[in-house]
Amino acid sequence: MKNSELLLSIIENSREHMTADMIYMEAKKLQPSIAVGTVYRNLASMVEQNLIGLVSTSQGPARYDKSPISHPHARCTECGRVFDFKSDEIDRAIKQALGTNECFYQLTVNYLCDECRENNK
Amino acid sequence: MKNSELLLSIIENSREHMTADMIYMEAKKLQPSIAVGTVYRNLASMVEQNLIGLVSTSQGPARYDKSPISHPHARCTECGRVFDFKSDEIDRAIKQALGTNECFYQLTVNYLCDECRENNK
DNA sequence: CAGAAAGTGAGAATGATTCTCATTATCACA
DNA sequence: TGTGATAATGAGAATCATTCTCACTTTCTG
Repeated sequence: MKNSELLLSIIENSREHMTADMIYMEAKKLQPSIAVGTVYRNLASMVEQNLIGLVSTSQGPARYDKSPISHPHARCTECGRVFDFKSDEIDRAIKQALGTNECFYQLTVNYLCDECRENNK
Repeated sequence: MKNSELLLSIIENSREHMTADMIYMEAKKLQPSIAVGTVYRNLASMVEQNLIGLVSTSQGPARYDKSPISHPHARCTECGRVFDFKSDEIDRAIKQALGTNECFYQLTVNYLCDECRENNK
């Protein structure tokens, strides 16, 4: 299996939005000789080719998304994890404001995830 | 003048969304002994206190905004500059989706600014 | 098969940001 | 006004994520 396929399959099978490092660690399990540089190189190219999405927030490293289509995300201010945040209204408003369906945007709202809210009690 | 005041005034008088480094360079003109660490420290504290806004994009360093209120931004894919992007619909949609007026979000759309579009011809 | 082109691993280099720590300024109040 | 407590600072080292370099494979193409 080629590195690019391995990396893509890791992202496509991921349930969370993984950082480059998380993807690297995962890839190493199946391909122990893989280098970080290769991970970043392939991730960049996959983002470029629109095979995956890039989610960057104001805190911490970038995250990679199995969906290449821009959509809102929510980031937990406590644990830093990033989740999908479904909102057709927002999506519609952005596309309308930009006057196109083919737009790239990064929308991340800050919140406290259920798990962290529980733990804080 | 205290460093914190100097930095705040630089941001409040800025027309563009400055990076920490731009702010540092500017501050040095009036306070040549100021250190980068001091700039970052004060910026972080001002963001914390909601005196200014933080705008981070998927490319390049963070930018600081004189307005602490979350609002959409547009980033030129060519020159990297960040501009305000006014859209009441988007703002309304986000607040509605989150069910609160007090929300922190980062929305950056990618586009090509007028100047760069001209230069590309 | 040969030679060109693309992909890779290793690790150095970079850029942005944070941290450490000794020093300095500011403050509260005796 | 002096004194100790607290906060802020400058300098530069340290960190973290990411990119770059380059010698070396691997893969394509004819």
